[in-house]
Amino acid sequence: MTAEHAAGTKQGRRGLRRGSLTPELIVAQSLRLLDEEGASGFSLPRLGRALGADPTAVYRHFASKDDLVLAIADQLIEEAMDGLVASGCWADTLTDSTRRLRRTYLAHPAAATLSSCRTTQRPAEMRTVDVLIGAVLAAGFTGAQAAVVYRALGDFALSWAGGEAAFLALDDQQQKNDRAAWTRAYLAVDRAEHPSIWLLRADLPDVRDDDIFETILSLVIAGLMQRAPRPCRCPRHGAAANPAAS
Amino acid sequence: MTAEHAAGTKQGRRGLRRGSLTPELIVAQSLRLLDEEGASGFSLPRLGRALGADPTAVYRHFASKDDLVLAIADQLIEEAMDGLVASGCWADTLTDSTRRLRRTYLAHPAAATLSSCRTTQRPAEMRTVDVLIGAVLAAGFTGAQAAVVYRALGDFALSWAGGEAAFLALDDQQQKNDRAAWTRAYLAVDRAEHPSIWLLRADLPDVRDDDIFETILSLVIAGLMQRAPRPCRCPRHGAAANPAAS
DNA sequence: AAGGCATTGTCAATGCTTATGACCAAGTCT
DNA sequence: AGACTTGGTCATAAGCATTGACAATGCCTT
Repeated sequence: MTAEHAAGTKQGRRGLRRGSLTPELIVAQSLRLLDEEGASGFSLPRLGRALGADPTAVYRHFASKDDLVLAIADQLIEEAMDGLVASGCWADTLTDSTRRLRRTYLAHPAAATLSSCRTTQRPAEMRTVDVLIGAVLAAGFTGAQAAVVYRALGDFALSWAGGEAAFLALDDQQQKNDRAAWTRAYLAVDRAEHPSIWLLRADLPDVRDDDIFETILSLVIAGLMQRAPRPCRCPRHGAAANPAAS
Repeated sequence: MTAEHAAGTKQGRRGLRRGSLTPELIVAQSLRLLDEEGASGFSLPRLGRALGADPTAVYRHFASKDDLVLAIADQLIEEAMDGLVASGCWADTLTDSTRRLRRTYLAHPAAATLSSCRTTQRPAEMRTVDVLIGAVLAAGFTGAQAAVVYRALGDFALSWAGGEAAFLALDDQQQKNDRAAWTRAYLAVDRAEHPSIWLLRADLPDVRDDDIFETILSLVIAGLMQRAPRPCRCPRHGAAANPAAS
């Protein structure tokens, strides 16, 4: 009834059975560990122990910690972009995929921080890239200009989501400190020295992360809409000039 | 310049003289170490040795490694925004400060990676925030909306520059791999499976980082210009509708 | 000028990390 | 059946962040 009977039958003498550990299991447990303990609690010994195995067991399946991180990165993209398809409106496609990436990254901040600047070059990533480029082409960009615009949009999504995730992956203490800055430090600012901050001192603490994201996203899409050779004609964007923020 | 002769004269017996280490010196040497060895080569023991001191000497001036990181972050902002003043055109002010931050972060990628998501709440940061908010107010935004727009622009600059820096801070090997993806993997893509990538396969490898940045920056500014209650009237932006890319 | 004392550099040690090589049991292939 | 491979464990190395004890140094008071 103790530890070993769960794994199997009699071989209680030494740890795990033979086929107990698989790459998929290890990646899944890594995500769980990262979500619960944060990046600082994610070490290979702890991961091994969390799997009920030896602290060094993971090295049998991944050559190094970095190797494991790449597998985790791929898993995140898979999770974010599962079922993504191009919409009829290219602006919706771009908006949707950016929101998807952000949602997944915010759900796994520590894991996202480890992987946001890595390129995995695996199926999930390729599929996403193809959809994004498709949207850029649908907007009427071509050739070298289309390539630059795609990179700009893709890197924007990655760096923004990565940045937000990096903040959420900080210690609770550091996070509290930083958030408090918007109230404590800026609220008490000197009017003569920082007049502009002073004007907004009451508004700054109430800004919500979701609103910040939707604002920058809409700015990017609006800029794109304006420069696109073939603007979107769908109901929502067709005539719209200025629905302002939110 | 490291060891004992710089410090002075005879006391060779035991390490350094009394006033040898100052926070400024330590931060400067940290930057040098980060630039030359990368983030993985930046440890407090190494830093102490690089200063010609005991591996634990730094703890006399900074409570923890995190404390030191915050000081480094502040130094970077200082360096980036030194001499920044609001221009007559708010769009120029926003463009200029974003470019400044990026330039400094790219010059110190490893240091930037450590500090891009931290808030230091120190003079240099406050001054920058005040200038940025000033530009947003000049654009005609007010109250809560101005606060959101400022946060969107500020976080955009930080996360973008941080993202580019994070990539440059990777091992040379990992960096080569990732860059090669744009040629090797995408050039050989299957036409039927990823038709959009296939169309741009020849253009993707030639995209330059500077162009990507200027593209996303101009998209953001263009979107802002369109939504701003008080668009910029300066010569460059006044009538301009669509100067296209670059 | 002599004494007190906080500062700051050094030393020794703890408990954590990534990672390697030796060992050994359990399946697998011939 | 016997040899080989695979995968889990053990022992161990080297490096890191951090702490506490110790000692020299230079300032500040008297």
